[in-house]
Amino acid sequence: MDFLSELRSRLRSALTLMTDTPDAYVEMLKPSQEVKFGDFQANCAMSLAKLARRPPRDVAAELISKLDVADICDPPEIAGPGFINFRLKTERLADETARLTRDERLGVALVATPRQYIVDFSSPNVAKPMHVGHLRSTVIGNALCRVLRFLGHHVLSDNHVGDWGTQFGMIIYGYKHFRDDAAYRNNAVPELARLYRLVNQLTDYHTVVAELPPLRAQIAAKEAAVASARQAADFKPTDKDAARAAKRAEQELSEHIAGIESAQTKCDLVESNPGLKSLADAHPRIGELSRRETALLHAGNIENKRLWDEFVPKCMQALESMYQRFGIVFDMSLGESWYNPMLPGIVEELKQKEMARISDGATCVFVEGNPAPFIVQKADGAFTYATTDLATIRHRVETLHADACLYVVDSRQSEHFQLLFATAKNLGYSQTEFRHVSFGTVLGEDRRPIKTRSGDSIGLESLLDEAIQNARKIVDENSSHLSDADRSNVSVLVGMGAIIYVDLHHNRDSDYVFSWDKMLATSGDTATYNQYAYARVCGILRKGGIDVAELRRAGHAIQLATPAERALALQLNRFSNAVSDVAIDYRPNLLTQYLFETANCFASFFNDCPVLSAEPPELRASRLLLCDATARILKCGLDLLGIGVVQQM
RNA sequence: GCGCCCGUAGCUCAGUUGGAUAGAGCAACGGAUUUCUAAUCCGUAGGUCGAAGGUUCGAAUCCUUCCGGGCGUACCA
Repeated sequence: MDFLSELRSRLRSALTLMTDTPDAYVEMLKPSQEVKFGDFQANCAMSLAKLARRPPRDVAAELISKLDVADICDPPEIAGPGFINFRLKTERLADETARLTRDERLGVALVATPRQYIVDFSSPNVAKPMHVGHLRSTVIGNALCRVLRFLGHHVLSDNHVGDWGTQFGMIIYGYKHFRDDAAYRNNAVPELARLYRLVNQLTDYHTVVAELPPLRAQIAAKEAAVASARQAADFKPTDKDAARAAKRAEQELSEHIAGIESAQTKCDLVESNPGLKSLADAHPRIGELSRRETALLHAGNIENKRLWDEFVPKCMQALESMYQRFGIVFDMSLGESWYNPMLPGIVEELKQKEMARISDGATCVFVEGNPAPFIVQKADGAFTYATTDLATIRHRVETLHADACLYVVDSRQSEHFQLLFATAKNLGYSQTEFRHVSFGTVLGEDRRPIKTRSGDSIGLESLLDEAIQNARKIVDENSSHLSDADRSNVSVLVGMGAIIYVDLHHNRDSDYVFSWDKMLATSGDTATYNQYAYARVCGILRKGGIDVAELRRAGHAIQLATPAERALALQLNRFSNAVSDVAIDYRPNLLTQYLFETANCFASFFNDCPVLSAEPPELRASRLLLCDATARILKCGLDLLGIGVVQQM
């Protein structure tokens, strides 16, 4: 039994006798924050009292008198201004725990009405190596898919690969002019990535060279603006607007200077390298020409389409090997290119329905309450990701029959999704839940988006390798009892687990500061801590030579005489709440938090309660069952997050 | 200018539709096991929840203003 749901349902029965709107009050029953307040607390008496203009403790007393929970709890207590505290009867908790230890699903019920979810995540661009920025989407999306599936929903994971955008023209241009045939034959993807970076750099160079003189010319004007604004502010120190204007002017100036510096850096990088400089000089129109390659590709140019057909499978294969390391298998990888044939129809329909109009040459949808345009066709006729995303929605709703579409994408794109969803609704897709599951940026220790010393983003591949390598050092220090092969295996799971867990344990909305120390930490709130707890349970079962199938079948009772045992049992019974909480607002960190608390309860139990040497045999059996259930919940919960476990470490 | 987000312990972060004395981890300090994995456990210390008002039985949470920071803002995705 799920105690929380059961208590809430009992509370609802009592509340219907006192109010017409019990639902809001039912939600106010939740797990207690502190042990001394019991196991659960209801905070609704105060709110009810306000409406009824009665003393809250009286209302609490009346509520208790109407509440039938005697079979589950000790008599509820009124505390403070009118809290109602519930403490489960220990025998009842023990009975339910015994049931849990035999339950294949560990108390997690299947949802009554499964929905069809489409989860769009990871979505890298092909031929650009994956970097830390792709980590969050990949890891969060995977965890959500697993949790939703476990709850009984139908889930289709979709990798909406960027295989059709502007970067492809750059690659084609690079391939045509700069390719190293030997390198390409030897390993195509790194060579394509090199070509992309090269073309990008040369394009930037020409842009920047053109921009620098006017930017420089503006400095004097900006400085003058600062001086006069500052003077005005100093002249009238009480005028806040003047002070603000001065500050804004200063800010503008410093941003301007920073812009020039960064442009200068890009410039210097090319000019200090004679090889690059001569390439740049030889390709003055590289930006324009690589855009043309993109346009040719989209227009069906045979040569470019042939190159595309050649490049994409190679790139997809490289991505695939990355996903294998995470244990991720996508149900679909329908890239942007897949929707290409649908794009003209989308724009046509928007025009017919008079939702789109031409503005500055571009075809735009304007959404009420938002001045920003949603550009579905550029002035040059090219479509944008807005168009592609609309086509994607059409496919997901009409063909895949989605009830809910989740987009696990960087929070910086929130405005895009706001416009996209509003447009989709106006197109008639109003029965589907569209949700931008946004997440914050991974920052470096300087609090800027993470970079290596050379200024590049850290590659995902090297991040994983380094984590595993570091895990190996720690494993070697701690686990001399393991064979070399086992140590390798443990290192992979510990290293990968560390990275995945660090990411998931943050609230997804927050930016977080990446640090190697945290990634590699093996104590405290980490994947390793959870994996270690799991391995310790396995150690007990192994040393005792326990046949767990037999143990579960035997029908032993659970005994909860000590605080550590009771706390652990209560925690195990909350697993189903933790899993379903993740699905409410798509927040995996609620599960990492639960698992850490569970592992922590187990560690205390492990310290206080001997298992194998426990007497009498009934107590030993009870503790063994608690161990077994703990292990299964840790394994299951970590698996839902995409993190593996080992029996020995 | 407009829009969105953020400001919680020395550091990194939780804090579920407003609830009891604001919680973890790391770092610091002090304890625990001749026992099933010490990658552990228990404890101490550390806070004006950016500031000021307001709403009410009750505010880190809701409202207003201000300060500080990030991001987005027309043809990149």
